[in-house]
Amino acid sequence: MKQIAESTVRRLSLYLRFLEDYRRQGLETISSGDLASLGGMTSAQVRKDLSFFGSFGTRGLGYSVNALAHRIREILGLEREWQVIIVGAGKIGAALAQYRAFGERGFRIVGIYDVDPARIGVSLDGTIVKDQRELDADLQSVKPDIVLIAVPAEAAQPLLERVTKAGIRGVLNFAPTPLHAPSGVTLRSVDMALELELLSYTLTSAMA
Amino acid sequence: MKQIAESTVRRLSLYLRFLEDYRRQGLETISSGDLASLGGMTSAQVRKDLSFFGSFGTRGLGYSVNALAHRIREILGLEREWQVIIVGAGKIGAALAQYRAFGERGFRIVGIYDVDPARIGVSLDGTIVKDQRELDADLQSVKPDIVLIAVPAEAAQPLLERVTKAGIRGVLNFAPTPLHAPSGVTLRSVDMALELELLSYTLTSAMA
DNA sequence: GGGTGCTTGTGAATGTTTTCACAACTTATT
DNA sequence: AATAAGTTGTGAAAACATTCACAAGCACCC
Ligand SMILES: NC(=O)c1ccc[n+]([C@@H]2O[C@H](COP(=O)([O-])OP(=O)(O)OC[C@H]3O[C@@H](n4cnc5c(N)ncnc54)[C@H](O)[C@@H]3O)[C@@H](O)[C@H]2O)c1
Ligand SMILES: NC(=O)c1ccc[n+]([C@@H]2O[C@H](COP(=O)([O-])OP(=O)(O)OC[C@H]3O[C@@H](n4cnc5c(N)ncnc54)[C@H](O)[C@@H]3O)[C@@H](O)[C@H]2O)c1
Repeated sequence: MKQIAESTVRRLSLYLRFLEDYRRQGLETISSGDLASLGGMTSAQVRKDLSFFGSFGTRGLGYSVNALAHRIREILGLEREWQVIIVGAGKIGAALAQYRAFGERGFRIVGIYDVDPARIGVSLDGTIVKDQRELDADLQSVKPDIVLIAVPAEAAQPLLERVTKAGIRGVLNFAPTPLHAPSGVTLRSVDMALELELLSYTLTSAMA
Repeated sequence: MKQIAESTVRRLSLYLRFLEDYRRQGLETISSGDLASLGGMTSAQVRKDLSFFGSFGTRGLGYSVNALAHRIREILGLEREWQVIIVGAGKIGAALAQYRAFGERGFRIVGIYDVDPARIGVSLDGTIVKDQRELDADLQSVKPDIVLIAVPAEAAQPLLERVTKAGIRGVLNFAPTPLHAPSGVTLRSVDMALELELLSYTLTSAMA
């Protein structure tokens, strides 16, 4: 299939949330216009996004909330459970370990690791922080799908290499440094300092 | 001036980091090719990005590390200090309050607020969590530039309205819900659950 | 069963971003 | 002073993403 734009997939995730809201309210159908106004985009955008994957709607009526939600979950790979480990049990690692939204979406935290003896053994929402020396063995036995990198910037690239060598194919990085992943590995980064800089840019040029 | 693409500004932030690394290493010039290989983009991309703002390089030689860094800081609005407050002193709010990278870039955390009596009074890296009832008065007196929203999703939109009414023009939201800001307000969102879903999508389609 | 009103799905048009490719210029060398 | 080697800055081309606009299809009503 033709390559789908990241922006499209990002919107798909949003549509799914809106669909779940609609379901919670007991509504059975939704139109592209409804989805659009919830997300601040146009209805043509919504229909075009969905059209890349097939035609799920009924002309004159809209989309079945349940059917569309199910189809989007399928597209995003959310029908299964993903096993996730976190490396770095510091401030952000601990927050992530206790973040409920992950579990609700099928991302199950199955381990968290640190080097600092003071952090090892601590319980975060039921998960005990393990020594990072156990990481390699656990990568072999548990075979997690995704690693969250929550270590200091200078430790991030070596860690990335370590986990990809062990067969990890999905990584979400929180260290504020661009990482280089081998091909076949999907790497995404969340960089909060950079987001603030973007805000700074917009505020600055809006003034001028 | 013509509207600059967000992707360009995002890369500018990265270039600035690379320049600071170069400076730390004592290097005085850098070429578009050097910047490109550090960031995993092409040298044409680097030059095009910079060309939107002027011509800063020397043909045959490259860019002066100091001069370019200074110019990018100017463009991004990082020559000044930004006053930042955090609302929500929970797990993510606390992590953000203690995040060093913000201060290093001139984003000064000048207040953090919560509703929960158990959180109020707690010290986070020297900043005491205040009662959110003090928020409106502080918005008037302190006049912060940027608000970080770190409250539960259902409290986010009301909070956004509250702070924008008080004159806040820049907001970085961590709640996993699309917010609607009045015009003139710059709103950005960091949505970690959504990032994981994007990873899920890529891993899923890579398999198929 | 035909008419009415509404909404989808999608080519075509438009707008945006990236890549290409090379003239123009700088420095170093002979 | 002329040549060589290297790098920028930038129009033009290509690739990509969004918006437009409307025929096609369905539900509902009379
Ligand atoms: N605090 C935040 O809000 C925040 C936000 C965004 C990004 N980040 C980034 O996340 C990373 C962690 O930040 P933090 O604020 O949690 O810092 P932190 O110092 O609280 O946590 C880092 C943890 O990583 C551990 N660690 C170091 N090297 C390790 C290794 N090789 N293996 C396993 N564990 C290791 C340390 O022992 C420490 O517990 C940094 O890269 C930071 O820039 C932090
Ligand atoms: N934990 C994470 O790693 C994480 C990651 C990304 C996003 N988020 C999002 O950030 C938000 C907070 O998450 P958290 O995990 O820190 O939850 P949390 O429950 O630990 O913290 C939320 C805090 O907000 C406070 N609060 C609630 N309403 C408020 C109001 N009106 N004014 C001021 N304070 C108020 C609560 O008392 C609580 O202390 C949520 O929207 C969550 O989805 C969390």
